[in-house]
Amino acid sequence: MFKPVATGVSFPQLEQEVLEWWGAERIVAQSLASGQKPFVFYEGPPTANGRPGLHHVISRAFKDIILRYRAMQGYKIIGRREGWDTHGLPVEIEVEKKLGFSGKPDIERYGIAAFNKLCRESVWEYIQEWKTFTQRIAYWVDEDGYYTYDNKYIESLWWIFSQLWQRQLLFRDYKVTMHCPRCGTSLSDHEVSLGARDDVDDPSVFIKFRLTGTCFRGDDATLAASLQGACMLAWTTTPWTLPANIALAVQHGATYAEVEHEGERLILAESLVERVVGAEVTLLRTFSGNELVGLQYEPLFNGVPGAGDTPDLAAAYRVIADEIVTLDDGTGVVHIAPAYGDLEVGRKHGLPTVFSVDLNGMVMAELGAFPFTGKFFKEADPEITRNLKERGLLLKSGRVRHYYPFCWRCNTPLLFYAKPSWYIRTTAFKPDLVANNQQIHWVPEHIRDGRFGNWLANNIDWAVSRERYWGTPLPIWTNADGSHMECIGSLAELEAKAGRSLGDLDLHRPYVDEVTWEDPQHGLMRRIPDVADCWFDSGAMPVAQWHYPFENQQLFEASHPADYICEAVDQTRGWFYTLHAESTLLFDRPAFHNVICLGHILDEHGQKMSKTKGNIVQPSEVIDAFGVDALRWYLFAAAPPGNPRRFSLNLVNESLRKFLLTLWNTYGFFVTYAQLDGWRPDGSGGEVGGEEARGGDAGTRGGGEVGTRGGEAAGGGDVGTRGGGAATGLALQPIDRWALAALNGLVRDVTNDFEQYEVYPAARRIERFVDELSNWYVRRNRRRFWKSEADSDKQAAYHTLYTCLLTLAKLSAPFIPFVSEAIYRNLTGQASGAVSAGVAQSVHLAAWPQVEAQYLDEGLVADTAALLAAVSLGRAARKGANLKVRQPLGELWLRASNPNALAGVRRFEADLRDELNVKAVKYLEASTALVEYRFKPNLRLVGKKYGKQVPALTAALKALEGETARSFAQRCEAGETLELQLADGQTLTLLAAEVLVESSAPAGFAVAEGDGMLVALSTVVTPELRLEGAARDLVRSIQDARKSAGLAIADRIALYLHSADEAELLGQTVATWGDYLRTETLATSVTIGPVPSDAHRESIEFGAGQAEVGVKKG
RNA sequence: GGGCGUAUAGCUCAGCCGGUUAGAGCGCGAUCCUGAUAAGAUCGAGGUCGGUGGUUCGAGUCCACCUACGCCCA
Repeated sequence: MFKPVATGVSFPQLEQEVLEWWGAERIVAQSLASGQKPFVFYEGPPTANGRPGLHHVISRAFKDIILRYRAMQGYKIIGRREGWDTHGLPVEIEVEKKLGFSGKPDIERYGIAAFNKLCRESVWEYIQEWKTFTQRIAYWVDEDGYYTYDNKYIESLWWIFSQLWQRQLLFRDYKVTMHCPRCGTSLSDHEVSLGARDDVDDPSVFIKFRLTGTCFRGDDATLAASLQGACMLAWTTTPWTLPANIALAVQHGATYAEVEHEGERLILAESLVERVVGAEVTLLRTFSGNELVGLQYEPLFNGVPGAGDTPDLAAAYRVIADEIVTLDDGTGVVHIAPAYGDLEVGRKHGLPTVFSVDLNGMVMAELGAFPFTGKFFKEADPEITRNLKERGLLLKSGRVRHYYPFCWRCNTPLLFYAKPSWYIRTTAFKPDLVANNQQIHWVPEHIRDGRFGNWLANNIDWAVSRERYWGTPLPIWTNADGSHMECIGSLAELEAKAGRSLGDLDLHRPYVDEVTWEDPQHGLMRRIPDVADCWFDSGAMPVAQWHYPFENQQLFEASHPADYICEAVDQTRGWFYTLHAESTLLFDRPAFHNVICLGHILDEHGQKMSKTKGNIVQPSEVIDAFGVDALRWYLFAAAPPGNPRRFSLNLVNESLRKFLLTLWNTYGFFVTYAQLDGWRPDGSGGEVGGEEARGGDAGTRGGGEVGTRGGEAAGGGDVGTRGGGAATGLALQPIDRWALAALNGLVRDVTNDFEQYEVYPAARRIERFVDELSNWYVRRNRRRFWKSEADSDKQAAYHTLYTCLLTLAKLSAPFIPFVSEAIYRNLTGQASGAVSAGVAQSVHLAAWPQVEAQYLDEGLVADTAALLAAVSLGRAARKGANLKVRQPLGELWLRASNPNALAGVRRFEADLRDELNVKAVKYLEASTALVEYRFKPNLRLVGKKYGKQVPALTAALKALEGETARSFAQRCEAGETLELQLADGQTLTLLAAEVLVESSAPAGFAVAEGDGMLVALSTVVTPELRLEGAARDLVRSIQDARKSAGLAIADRIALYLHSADEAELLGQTVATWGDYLRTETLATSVTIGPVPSDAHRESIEFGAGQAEVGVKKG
C-alpha cells in the first residue's frame, strides 16, 4: 500500500521528481482548467528585462498560495496567467547602454525603428531564465500570458485614452522635469541622483524688486500706496531664472520689516535683516507676511510666452504667501519662476508661466537684445547680474557652495524645465478614489488609510506622457499649429481617418507616426510624438489583457474587479494606484477587493539587497540547498508579510529543520509501521505484523508497574470509548479524540485565516499542530503502533494518525506544494501504484478539507493543554532537584488556581503519572496543611470595578496570613463571596473570581510553578523506587548496547550483567525486575557475572558506580 | 521637508480590549529522553520592551515629542 519513506530525504531532489511527475501527468494544466465558481486574479506584470530575484519568489509565493487555496475550494481561477511589462525607460536605457549611446540625439540618429526593434528583443533576454524559474518555484500560471507591447494591448489603451478624451479628462499643461540641455532629454529621478553634487560653486545674489504702489485685485491699496518705490529683497543662486520671474513669495505668519538702508527702503524678513543687510539700518515698520500679499512690483525683464501659450500677465509680478518659504537662509522673500522649478507654486496661485532659456540651455533671442542673449544659461549668470547692478537693482552678490544636479552622462548642469505634457485629471475624481479605496481589504490593514489613503487624499493630476520611443504611443493627432486635436480610440477609427487599411501596422513608433491625414478645415494631422507612461500600461491590464472592448466582453465583465492581487509595498504609488485610478475613472469601482501588500526583503544586516551593494542572494542558491518548499515555508511562517524582513540562508535552514523535517519524520514513522502491518486506510490489514518481525509483546503487558509508557496509559483514561468512535466504529482513545479535535480546530482556523488573507497565522497554527502531533501524540502512542496485536485500539491509532497526516497534506498543499504532494500521493496509495476511484490524482486537485464538527471538542483540547502544562512543570521540578525521569518517585502535588485547568489535569491524571513517572498525584487544597497561601487581586476584573482602591485592596490581600488566609482560601475555592477589610477600615465584598490564590511550595518537595499552576514532587527515593529506577536504567543501557552491537530489532539476546561496585544493587534489581528486563530487551537469558569475550560489551554508569553490559545474539 | 511603517534577548520574530513573573525559535552552556526523527524535553546565562514626558490604581501596549532605520513622495 505505502512506499517506504527515506528518512534521509533530500528535498531538492524530491522536488525534482515531483516536478517531473507534474509534467508527465499534466497536473498544472488540469489545475488551471478545474473549478466552477469564478475567482479573479490579476498578475502584476514583472519586467522580463532583468533576472528573477528573491523578491520575485516572495510575491509569487504569496500569489500562488491564495490561488492554490481557492483552486482546492473548487474555484475556477480567472487571470491565472503570466503577464509581462515590456515598455518603458528601463528597457530603453538597457539598450542605450549596449549601444554606447548617451542620449536621445544618438537614438534619433540610429533610427527609432531599429532602436525599438532592439528594445523589443531586449525584453526577452532573460525569458528562458524566467520560464525555468517560474516552473521551479511551482508558480502555477498559464504561459499564454499578456504582453503590454501587443498591438491588441495597445489598442485597448487607445480605447481608454479616447474614453478619457471624450470626457475631457485628458489635458495639456506644463510639467517640470530635470532636463539636460546637451542630451536634449529629461532625466528620471534615478538618473538625477546619479549626477547630483553637494559642493557646487554658484553665484549668490540679492535682488531688489521695486514696488509699484498698486496691488493685485485691489487688496490693501493703502498699504500698497505707502510702499510705492520700496523694494522687496529676494535672494537666488540662479540669476539665469530671473528673466522668467513671475512672483515673489513670503511666509504667511512671519514678520517682515521695512528698513532704510543707504537711502532705500527694503522689505525682508525681520529676523534676517542683520545677516543680509547689516546693522547699519533704520527699522521703519513691520508687517506680517499676509499683509504683503497682493503687492505688485516692476518686472525685471519681459519673459517669453511658451509656444502656443497666451499667459495672463495681469496675474503676474505680485507677492504671494506660500509654505515653501523658509527663514533659514536668503531673505524670507523667494523669487518664483514657474518655468524653471516653481510650477506647482505657480499653479496653486494662478500664476502664468514665461520662459527665458530654451531647451538647448540658451538665453532666448525673444527676450530682447542683451549681452547675455544667446548665451548658455550658466554663462549668462554674471551678465544678468551685471545688468541688474547697472540698473541699481542689485544689493550685493557673492558665491555659495550648495547642492546642484548634473547630467550623469555628460556632466552638463541640468535645468528644471516646464515642458508641455499630457495629464489625466484624476483630481476631479478624488472623492471617488477615496470612497472606492474604502471597499478594499488591505493586508496589512494600515495601508488603506495610511500610505495609500494619504496618497489618494493628496492626489495630483497624473502626468501620463513621456517624450520617449519604446512605449504605447498616445493616440492624439494634431494639426501644425496645435489648434485642432483628435484622439483616436481604435485601429478601425484610424483606418477611417487615414482612408486606407492599416493591416498589420505595428502600432509603435515610428510606424504609427507615419499615419497622417489631411483635415479639410485644419490641415495635415500628425500624431504628437509622446508615448504613455508605462505605468499606464500596467494599470490598464484588467482591460487590455483581454483586448476589451474589442473582444472578450463577457470575460472582462466577469473578471473586474479582481478578488485578489499581491505586490510589494512600493506599488502603492505604482501599480496599486494606476489600477485603482484607471478603474475608478473608467468604471467607478475599485479594481481589486483584496490585496496583500508585501514588505521588502533585506539582507542579513538589514540593508536593501541591490546590485551595487553586491548583497543579492540568488534564489537558486537557496533552492539548490534547501528546496523551494523550505524557502516558501520560511516566507510564510517566519514573519508577517507586510514587514520588511532580514534574510539569510540560515533562517531557511531553520524552517526546514523545525517544520518540514518534523512533518516528514512523523509521516515517515507512520508509513514505516503501516507498511509492516500491511495497514490500509479502509481498516484492513494490521494482523500480519506479528511477533515474528517485532519486538514482541513487551509493550502490552498491561497492568505492569513498569513498561506502561504509551499504550497502557492512553488506554487507561477515564473516558470509556471502546466502540464509541463515532461513525467509524473505532475504539478511539481520549488522546485520539484529542488529536482529531485539534486537527478539526486547525482546519477551521486555517480556513478562516485564508478567508482573511492572513497567511502568517495560518502557517503558525500548522507548525504548532505538527509539533504537538510529533512530540505528544506520536511519542505517547508509540507502543500502540509497536504492539503485535491487531486490535481495535491499534486500528484507532492508525486511523487517527493517518487522518491527521492526510489532512495536513491538504492543508499544507498551498504552502508547500512539493512535500505535500509527495505525502499525499503515498498516503493515498498512488505512489505505489494503487488507484482508487474518487481520489484526486494530485493533492492540488483534491478538495480543501472540511471541518467535521462531531470531532470538535474545545473542552478536550483545553484539558490536554492543562495536562501539557502540568507535565512541563513536572519536568522543570525534576530538573531543579536533579531527579531524572527514569527514577520513579512517590507522589506529586499539584494545584491550579483555574478550576478548569484543575479539572483538565484530573481528567488525565493517569497520563500525568505516567509521563512524570510518579506513583500518585495529589491535589493541594485549602484544607491541606502543607502550604501557606498568598492572594492577589484578579486585576482584569477588579481594576475597572475598584479603580483607585486597587492598591489598598492588593495590600489587604497580601496582609492575609496563617489561619485567616487558610479559611479565606477555602471560601475562595468554594466559590463563596469574601469580606475583606482595607487598611482604612472599609470592608469590601469580593467575588471568588476576583481573587487569585497562590500557594507556597511545600517543604521538602521539588517545586515548579507558572501560569497559575504549581507542581511539587516528593523527592524521597525509597529502596523500592531505587530498584525500579535501576531497572529502567539497565533497560535503557541494554537497548543502547543492542543498537551499537548492530542487532536487528527482533533479535533475541543472551544478556550478561556485571558490577563490582554495585553488586548488591545489581543482584536485587535482577531478582525483582528480571522479567521486565527480559521482555523489554528480548533477552532469553540473564546472567550475572563477567561478560564473555564473544559478547558485545559496554561499560555503563550504574548506581553510584560502574557496571558492564554484554549482549550476544542468541 | 512631508506621509507611512519599524524599533522587544547575541540573531529572527510573537505579544489580543492596558492587568499580575514580557514569550517562542535559533545560537551558546549544562542535564535528560529516545529502536521514527537531521529531532525532542528541562534548566541556565542573556531584556533600562529605542529615548523623554504624559494619561491611568496600573503602560511593551494609549497619547505627545525626540532619535535611528526602511519605503514612498517633494
